[in-house]
Amino acid sequence: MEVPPRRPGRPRDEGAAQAILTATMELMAEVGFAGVTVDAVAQRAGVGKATIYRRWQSKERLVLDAISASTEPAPVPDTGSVAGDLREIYGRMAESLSQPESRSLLMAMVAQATVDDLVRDLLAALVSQRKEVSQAVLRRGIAEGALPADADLDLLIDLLGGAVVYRTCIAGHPVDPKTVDRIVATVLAGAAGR
Amino acid sequence: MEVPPRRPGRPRDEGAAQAILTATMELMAEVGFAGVTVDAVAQRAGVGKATIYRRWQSKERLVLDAISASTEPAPVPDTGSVAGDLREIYGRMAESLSQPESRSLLMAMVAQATVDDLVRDLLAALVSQRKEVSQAVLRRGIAEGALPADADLDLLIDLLGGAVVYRTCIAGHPVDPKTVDRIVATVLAGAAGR
Amino acid sequence: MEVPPRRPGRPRDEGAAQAILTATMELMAEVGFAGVTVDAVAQRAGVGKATIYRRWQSKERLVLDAISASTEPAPVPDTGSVAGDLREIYGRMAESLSQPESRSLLMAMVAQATVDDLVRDLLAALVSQRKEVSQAVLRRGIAEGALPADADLDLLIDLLGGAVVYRTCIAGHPVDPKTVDRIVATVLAGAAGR
Amino acid sequence: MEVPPRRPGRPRDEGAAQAILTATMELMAEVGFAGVTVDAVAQRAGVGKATIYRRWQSKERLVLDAISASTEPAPVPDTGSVAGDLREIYGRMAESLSQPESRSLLMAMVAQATVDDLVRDLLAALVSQRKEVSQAVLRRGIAEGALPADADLDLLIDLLGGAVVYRTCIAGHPVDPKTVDRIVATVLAGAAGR
DNA sequence: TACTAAACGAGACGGTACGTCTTGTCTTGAC
DNA sequence: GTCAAGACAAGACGTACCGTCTCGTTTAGTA
Repeated sequence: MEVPPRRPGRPRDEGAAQAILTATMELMAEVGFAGVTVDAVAQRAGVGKATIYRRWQSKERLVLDAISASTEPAPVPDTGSVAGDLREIYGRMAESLSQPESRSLLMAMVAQATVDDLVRDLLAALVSQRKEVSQAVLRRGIAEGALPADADLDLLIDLLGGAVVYRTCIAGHPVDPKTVDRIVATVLAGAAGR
Repeated sequence: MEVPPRRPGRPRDEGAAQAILTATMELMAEVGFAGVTVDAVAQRAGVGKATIYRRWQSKERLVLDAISASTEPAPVPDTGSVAGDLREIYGRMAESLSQPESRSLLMAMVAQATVDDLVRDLLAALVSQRKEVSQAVLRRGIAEGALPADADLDLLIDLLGGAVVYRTCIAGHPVDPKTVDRIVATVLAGAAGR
Repeated sequence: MEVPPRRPGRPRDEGAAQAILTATMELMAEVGFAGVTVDAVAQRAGVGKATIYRRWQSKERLVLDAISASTEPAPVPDTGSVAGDLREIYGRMAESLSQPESRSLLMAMVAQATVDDLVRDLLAALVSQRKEVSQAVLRRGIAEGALPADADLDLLIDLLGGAVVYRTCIAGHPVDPKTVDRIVATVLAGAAGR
Repeated sequence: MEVPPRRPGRPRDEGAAQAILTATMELMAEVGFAGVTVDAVAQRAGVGKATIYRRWQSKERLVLDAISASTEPAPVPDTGSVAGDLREIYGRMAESLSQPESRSLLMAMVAQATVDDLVRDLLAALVSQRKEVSQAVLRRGIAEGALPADADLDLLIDLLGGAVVYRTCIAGHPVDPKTVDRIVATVLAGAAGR
């Protein structure tokens, strides 16, 4: 029998939280990650600063929360083949990272994750969704005989995601569909051939 | 006939530049990337702020310069086999990224690179050194017949580096020598099998 | 046929009003006039802020009300002589103002009175009590022939009260009984000799 | 040989201090004592907030300093008689206190003086100027035989100043020249008659 | 030996954002 | 309709940092 933990006093306005997150994302798009200001967020959301700080410890937390709140989960693909499904998943990932804003957001989060454990958890949660989808696809591949039964799924996923991230964000080259093809093909070959 | 571009006036104190870079790296280790303050750097280096800004346009540039100045080039390995050489290169990389500070630095640079082109160039330069070494190793592998002649070396390098970075920084798992083994083996198998 | 003006709803808790006034005076003594906070008063009185604002328009009004509520009227002296009675009245006044808190309160009220007419009225009410007592004493002096019939009583009272206030609060010197003596003697001489 | 204790670093801009004080007084006149804002002062003075806080500990100190800086010393009167001189001095004082702003300022200072010793000192300094002038006048009166040699000058001054302050600020009545006449006459009579 | 020009340590400057605090109002469910 | 609790909009507070600017001093090369 779940007891609703009703606290006394006026309850927090959920609309305010939503307005704050929306205003944050808008500002992020307009002036960039570093240009976001708590005062500006408050003004645009029509909210006092205290209302923001009552919910988030700092500007960073707010921004990160806004990001995760505005990230919708990726769909599970079904193209009929393991390679096709993976191309779908990581092609979408590459496309997303081709936008400077998405790239900037991901990288800022990764940077902050090295310092802030909560950010790390948030990042892990964001990533794990893709991971699970990929795992499902790869397991299907094992079931279909396209991959050996003892394939190290986590390793394959890190190779796929890593190649896209590394090429896009660190090497600084775009990842077009053709490149995704080659990445997927090479990784699947590596999984099979070992 | 090289004309020494000797300007009039007191020459810049090279010791100051060194002290500034050292102080910057020390502070970076102590308080992290975002916690570094120009005033603190100046004080620790026993230097006026103007002396810093005379040499670097901004705090970011200073920090990046300090990083690149304190990064020594990796040696070219020669273990007798392609797999062994790659294990050497990327084992070293994994080891470096296992330290939170190195991880934090790399990620902060990547984050900034999405905004600042010069940072992107610096990052590319830091990365390209490992890339060249890896290319040399892989070409040797082609020559020895361990790899097909038409192997896409850049792709293989992105797979190797990406797997290490992704697992360490994004997935948040450590990469031990055994994992490096598996990464290298899978990538080489993928290169051979396609 | 008195109709009891019983309003609907829960009646106001008179204990709350008293608790608020008490808490206000306590805080005033602890952190001074400017340091008093509505939230602190509410917390100490165990009362919601709305309960305060339902009774007083603003923090200032509350504080002033608390002051006037805690000020008991001075007794009318009767020592047998005009000078003795005046020494009694203004000796008491000097004693009160020798306490920093009383001084602070009076001065804060005076300062606020220049801005807020209601404060001015309250202050006037507080002062007028002493004024009336003094007038009675001085009139008795006229009746006894100790003072000329055309003495300007208001002027004499302002001289007496002013000397005490000025010396205590502005000049910053204490006013001991001996000084009160001299003040009273000089003013009475002035009244007689003119 | 006085050695100027020149500190290293850029010296403080005296013009800035002056601009800050001027802006403070202007704002005080426009929006009143409580309405003065540090940001507004900074903006009007064309100055950063840090420049203000480098010189004054708090808003209160700034305001008080601005007041004392904008208070010019009163001239020494010479009308030929003690009574005339005193009428001059305290008529001027009454005139000043007839302005609500001056009254408010003085009272605010007095209120703060009960808490802050530095304000007390400042207030004492402001008051002592008039005191010295009054003393000179009264001593001249003794020399001329208009006052007894053993007159308590400090007491007389407190009576004079006190009457003006009390009537103006506490009783809340204006003090016109005629009233000043009566105050002076009564005090002088008191001094003579005792 | 002077003079000139630039770099130096120190620190003040204008500006801007931060996170905290307070005020007076509003909104819950309980009484 | 009041109560305690506490969220709300507004906005001032005092701090921190950035990148620039002045000081008076120091260090070189030039006259």
